[in-house]
Amino acid sequence: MSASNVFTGMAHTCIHWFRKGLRLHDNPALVAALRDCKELYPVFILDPYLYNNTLVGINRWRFLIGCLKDLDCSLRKLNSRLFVVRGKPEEVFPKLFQKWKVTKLTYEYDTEPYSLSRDKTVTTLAKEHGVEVVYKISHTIHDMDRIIEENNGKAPLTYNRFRTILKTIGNPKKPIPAPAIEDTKDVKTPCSENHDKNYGIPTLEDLGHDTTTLGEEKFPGGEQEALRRLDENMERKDWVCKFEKPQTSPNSLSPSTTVLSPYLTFGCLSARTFWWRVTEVYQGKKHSEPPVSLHGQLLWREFYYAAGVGIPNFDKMEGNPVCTQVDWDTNPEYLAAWRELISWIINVSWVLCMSCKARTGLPFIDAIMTQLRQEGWIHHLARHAVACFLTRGDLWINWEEGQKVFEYLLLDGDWALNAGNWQWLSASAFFHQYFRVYSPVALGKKTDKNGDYIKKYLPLLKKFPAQYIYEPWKAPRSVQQAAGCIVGTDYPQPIVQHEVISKKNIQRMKLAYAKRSADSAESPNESPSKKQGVKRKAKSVIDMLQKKDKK
DNA sequence: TCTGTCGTTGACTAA
DNA sequence: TTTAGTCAACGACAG
Repeated sequence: MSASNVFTGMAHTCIHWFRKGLRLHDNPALVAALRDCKELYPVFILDPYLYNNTLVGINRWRFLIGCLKDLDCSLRKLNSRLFVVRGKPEEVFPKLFQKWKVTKLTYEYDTEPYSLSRDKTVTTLAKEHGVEVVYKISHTIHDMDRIIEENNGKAPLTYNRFRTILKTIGNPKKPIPAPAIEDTKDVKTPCSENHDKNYGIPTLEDLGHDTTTLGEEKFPGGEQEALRRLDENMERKDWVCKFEKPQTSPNSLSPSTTVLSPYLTFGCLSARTFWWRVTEVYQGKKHSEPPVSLHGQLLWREFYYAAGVGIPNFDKMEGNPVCTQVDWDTNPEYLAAWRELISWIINVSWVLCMSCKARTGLPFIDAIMTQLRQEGWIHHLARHAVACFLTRGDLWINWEEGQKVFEYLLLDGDWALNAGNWQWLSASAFFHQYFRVYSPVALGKKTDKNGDYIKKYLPLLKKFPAQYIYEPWKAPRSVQQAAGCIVGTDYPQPIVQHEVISKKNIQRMKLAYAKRSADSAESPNESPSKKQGVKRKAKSVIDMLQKKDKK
């Protein structure tokens, strides 16, 4: 290791590879990079596998660019710069290793399947080039591999089980401070005059985006903004102590939660820093507890990360052992209506279409999808509403389709959380009470009787009286005329009758579950302890249903 | 092996 | 306005 360098007076030429973890605070891999370092190259790679216009929507691009600009700004204060490189990491690194005579590579550990295989390839390449590799865990609060090990090699499938495992692991580590200028006084970052041309941060236009229709930037990316938002939220001590997620509103006009999630996703904010700041606020005070508290929210993130590590094909239905196999419909029209609504363009003027793209004919759902598209963030319960609606509740479309849309549009689109929550909401895994269905009408009314949220995001409905705002098709013709919006012409009829279709879908879920039990009886669990014992006659689906009916 | 309890956030109705 | 019961009945976990 670096011992030889110490004795010979040699110091490292090091690349710190930023991927997530776009911050200086609580960044142990960056600190490791600065140890025995004479030259530091902070690098971000625009990997086309992760960052392309099919996967990443314009708002998420804008957020990323904000993060990179902020990072470059912070690095300048340490007399360094960020190097943005385009290309596949396995092609980029060998060139950089040679060009800069690199001896050490540091990065933050990333547990996503693509990241693991990418990092394995890059590590092999590094070794071939005589480059030492150092990585540190700091994207999650805990070590996911350790959690799975403590749970006998499997991901915990319930939150309680997950918390039990955490008790054996103990408190999270304390975050470490950002490197200061003293830490980099012997470190140089060689920059040419052409730095911005060769390694600059791209603009949205560079990436081929039309920015003329871009909305206000409500949540600018970057570590400084993340820390500012954290401070701002932690100042509300009473609110922090009383925070209970289910009590927050999905349809308030300004967010009822912290909106720190995008900053956690990109690693502008360290989850450990967040955790310990909340702990400080709790000190000596009565406070809410997981799963509903702010700590609880951070633990949900860890829960899904562990699931993403321990469960194969976690982002798919097929080949995913915890996911109930459901005979979802293929219905491009329904999907388009939920997502953005191509089929309604014919009937509606372009101006109206531009201002309100989603068109299921259910204002609460359409308003949420409009907010998602415009702002890149929606409240967790709003996600529940539209996710349940797309899948088991109403449209009976595979959750993987929703997963793709969320990944594209959400600033906090996070692989493990996205996959896990879609399975939860579709009652495919983790949550199994499929007969509990959200009403696209009733849910929103609980916290917004007047429908102000709907009026904000679907202005063409703004003149409807509160009585009909959630169900405009029920309004008498005269009311529709007075509101200047005729249902079926200006705004669509609901694409489904929720009361009818949701009951039908519950029965379809019941069948999927029965088939699941029958299948697991046919091919019992893989675990050796369960393989032993008397073989039982496999039950058919029909047997299962008959048994259930008799009850 | 079986059984009881529990599960971040349902909707609806009646009191 | 808030709370409890009903609807129908799931899987994971712990004992």
